[in-house]
Amino acid sequence: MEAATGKKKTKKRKKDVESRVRKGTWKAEEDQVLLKHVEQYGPREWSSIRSKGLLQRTGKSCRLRWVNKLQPNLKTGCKFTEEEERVVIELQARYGNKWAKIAAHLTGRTDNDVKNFWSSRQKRLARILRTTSCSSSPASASASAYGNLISLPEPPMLRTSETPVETGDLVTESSSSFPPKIEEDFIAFSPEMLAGLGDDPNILFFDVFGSAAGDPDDHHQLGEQKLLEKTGSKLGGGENEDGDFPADDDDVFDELDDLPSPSKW
DNA sequence: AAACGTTACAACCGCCCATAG
DNA sequence: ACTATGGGCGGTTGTAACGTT
Repeated sequence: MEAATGKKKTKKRKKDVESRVRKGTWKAEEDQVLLKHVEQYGPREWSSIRSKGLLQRTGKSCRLRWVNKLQPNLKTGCKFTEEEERVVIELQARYGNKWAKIAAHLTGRTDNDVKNFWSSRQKRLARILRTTSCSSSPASASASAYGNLISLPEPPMLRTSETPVETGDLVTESSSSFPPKIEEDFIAFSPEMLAGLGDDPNILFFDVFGSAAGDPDDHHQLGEQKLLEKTGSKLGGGENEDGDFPADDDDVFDELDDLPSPSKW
């Protein structure tokens, strides 16, 4: 299988070399050519850029470069704001991973931006939850209720337990239960778990982990504390598979303060 | 200062769909 | 009806920059 894939790739590379397709980072000169083309013909006929010999890039590559970097009014180098994060969370719950659709609701953001943002966010969440769940007992009492969570293959994928629906309706009320439903290959977190446990289904990273601006140490300390407070208190009250659960929240989370700190927030 | 880990972002890949011939 | 082609989209990978140890 691996060999076949390798062969395929080699073949493709050879073909690319033969047809002189350029890949990798775009040069300023290439950008200029692309901009000029768009100026003349508009953002279309991407493949003609190559057929005319203007660039040795595929039409797809040209389009992507334009959409993600060169088109006007892009918020490049700008972190997602609280409001933008709120919108992404809301729309992701509504549409699922329809990044282009979600991006359409955000001015100056591309589908790639949204996708990357979401992905980073998920990774951060996964890390936090791994860190907290992998700690030693008695804190592991909480992890025991999440046996599936800590044994998941890396990297675990996180999703809210609501199945994304394509209806125009907003998810206004969560029907998820506790403990969170663990599905085959991803961890399912109800919005309440990640959020304020019922208070606000659209909880933000900013809410839980602090704003992107300011001291990263504070984000971490505050973030971890907040997450533990929010998910932890509920965890303590939850029941594991054996119907066996810690009696006292405080006992369960006594040692959480000793947890190693993620290096960055 | 160096090694290592993490994050954000750019770009590519593969699949799918629409459309023209 | 079929095929080729272009374009859109989501998933994945590579890497530069930055932070931590």
